Amino acid sequence: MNPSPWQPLSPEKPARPTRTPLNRERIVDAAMRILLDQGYEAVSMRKVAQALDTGPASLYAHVANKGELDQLLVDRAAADIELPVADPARWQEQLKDMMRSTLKVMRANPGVARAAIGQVPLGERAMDSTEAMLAILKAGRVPDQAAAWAIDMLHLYVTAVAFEESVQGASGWTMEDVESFVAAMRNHFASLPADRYPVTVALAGALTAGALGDERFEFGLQVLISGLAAMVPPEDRQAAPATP
Amino acid sequence: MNPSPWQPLSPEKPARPTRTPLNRERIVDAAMRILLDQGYEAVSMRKVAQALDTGPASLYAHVANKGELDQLLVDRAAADIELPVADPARWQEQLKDMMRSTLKVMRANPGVARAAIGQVPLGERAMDSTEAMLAILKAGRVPDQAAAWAIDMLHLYVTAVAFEESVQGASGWTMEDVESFVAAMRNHFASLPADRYPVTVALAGALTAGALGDERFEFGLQVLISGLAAMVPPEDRQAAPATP
DNA sequence: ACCTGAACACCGTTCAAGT
DNA sequence: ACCTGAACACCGTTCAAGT
Repeated sequence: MNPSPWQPLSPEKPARPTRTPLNRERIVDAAMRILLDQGYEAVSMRKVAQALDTGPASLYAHVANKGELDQLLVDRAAADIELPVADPARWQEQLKDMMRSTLKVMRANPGVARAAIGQVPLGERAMDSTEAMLAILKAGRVPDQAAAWAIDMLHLYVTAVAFEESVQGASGWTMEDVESFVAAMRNHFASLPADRYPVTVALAGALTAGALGDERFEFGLQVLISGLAAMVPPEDRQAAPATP
Repeated sequence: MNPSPWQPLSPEKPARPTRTPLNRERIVDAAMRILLDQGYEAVSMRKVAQALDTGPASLYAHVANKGELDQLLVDRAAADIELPVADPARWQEQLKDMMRSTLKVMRANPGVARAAIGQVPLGERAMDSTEAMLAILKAGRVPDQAAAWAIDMLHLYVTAVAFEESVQGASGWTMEDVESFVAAMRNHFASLPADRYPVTVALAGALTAGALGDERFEFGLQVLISGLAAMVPPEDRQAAPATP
């Protein structure tokens, strides 16, 4: 199989061109670097081209349009989501773990949520994540149609949460900035006319709580997962561990 | 109170200027007309100005920026959401009704979802809707913190569903267009490599079902409401109506 | 106080021409 | 086949100047 050592050398290759040729990967690399450094708004065909030392028209040989570039960015980030092997006994916790992992990835790539919002993720890495979630839902005996629609809801929820966070933390707010933003919002709610908005005024604190940590997200996970668990036919339900 | 008939006429008003003066209302009117006729993408400061027969700079005397105009559009639409009076016995159905009404309004104003996504709705009509939802949740004995966070989830869900729909129905697709879009997507899922995506391939039909009607949305409502109902402390739960 | 024209600093996408 | 320059048809926002 090995070429004989005395085989004549192949004709001299043309000297490597000074500029490495463009391809999808290099384009996505450059776009991702801009996304991480300057946020989603800065990811334009023109800036990506500039980073690659060329003009925007050159990108269109490798990427259909800006929308496709967005999808490629989302899929690149999706590669980092941790995918457990479905375990019927732990399906609820496994789903939560996948959602937590997805949020973590989106937080680590601020701006990706903005590219992902309202698009059905069809890249291969995103599909790996969908496949894993479906397998977990099936392991938990969630009926097929419910499992399929659940995928949509779960994806939508985690993307929307990350999106909301990325709107706030837009240009690198400090923790103090976020706190004073939250405080301003709480004051706004608290100072509404109490005759028209009695409950809103009373709950001003609760409405603005948990904007920073994970409590709010965990609440949403709990609502979604317990709502889904209620769709498992009673005869398929795991017996709750007996309380001693 | 009536002016005496022989009261001298007030000094002659200057002839009504040929151009009615600009104000927020006229700006929002014009923007809403463009939104309904041509979709969200067409709502630009320049096009709104053009419709009012002026230049874009003129708008900035009445509206801080494009973002504020978006919020005003969302709030105008929110005025049409039906607000029930909270009834503890029917809280779950009332919440669903409000969500259905919100979706209906967003469907009637295609593009509003796009303006609303990822923004906390703070206009007065949107706040009326928040207040009503909070009142219903409290009537249902959902704990305060859960009720507050629920508002966020519910708003997020209905907005995201409407947004997804508006991305598809973007430029006035016919029902046939949507059907063939869904069919293409189903084929895509069904023809993925079955060794890597076994569950996805098997559920290709379920994953693309209900893109048209309300079943999918109703499923999401059911998940959310039953998840929330599970957060009502047991001692506060309505006794289930006895089955005869 | 309100409105305007003109400019600034951007967009995504197309296309004929080059290699 | 791939790349390029230049153009087309747009954006949001600012600002000095007008009334």
